[in-house]
Amino acid sequence: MRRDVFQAIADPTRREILNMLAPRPMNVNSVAEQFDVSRTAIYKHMKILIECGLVAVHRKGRERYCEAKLEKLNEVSEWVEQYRIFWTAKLDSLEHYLNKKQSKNQ
Amino acid sequence: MRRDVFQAIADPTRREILNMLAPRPMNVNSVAEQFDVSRTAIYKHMKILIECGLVAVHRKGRERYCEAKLEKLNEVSEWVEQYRIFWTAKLDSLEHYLNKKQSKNQ
DNA sequence: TTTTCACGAAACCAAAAGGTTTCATTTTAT
DNA sequence: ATAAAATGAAACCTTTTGGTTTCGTGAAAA
Repeated sequence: MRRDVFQAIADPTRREILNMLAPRPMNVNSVAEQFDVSRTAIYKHMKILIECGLVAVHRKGRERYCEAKLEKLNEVSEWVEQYRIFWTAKLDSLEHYLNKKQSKNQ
Repeated sequence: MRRDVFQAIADPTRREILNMLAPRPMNVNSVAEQFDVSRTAIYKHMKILIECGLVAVHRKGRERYCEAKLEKLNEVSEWVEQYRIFWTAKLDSLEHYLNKKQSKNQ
């Protein structure tokens, strides 16, 4: 079972759950109420988020509060940013080309 | 068929393909040679990358050169960065707490 | 002390994902 | 003109995903 952050955020429902949990922790039922699918389905999504470290749970009586651990997204951020040099390099050379073209036309 | 960038980068093979294509375009066969799975399997991965705009193809004779369109990753970058404020805020308040604790102990 | 609430887990299902082998097609080489 | 290379596409298979309904359990409220 692959349980990495990339796979976790691939599902739009899970991204929405993260978005809901970003400002404050919520229990599973409160989260599930915001969706059309069953509580069990949301619980399964939550399980995946927990397993990859994007959500942490602390019980409080009979409730379980789910808290987003957004710093885990840093892994994704770092992966993306390593490629920024490639695409900005391309944009830079395009800009260079356009500048040259413009000065020729003057 | 969901064909968004998030789903595309969820698969480790596709991330590796992107990594191979980052420095320079390659044709499908050359990419496939680097993997243990069949050429057809790689072609399918490539198709997904193309469909979501992460790869562009230009034919040259009987070959098809695949070029990474890494600027498409900006979508992922923006999604992640919107949450950075949340996790840095938490780290900041932790730091604040530690500072206060330290000055108390002095 | 019974209900009720908030889960957790099991059994099951359909569709999608990821893979394979096989065959057709378009360009090059020979 | 043929053979070989580089794909694209089809048919098929197995596992994973995302969902469901049903049932069990521990804490809290009546």
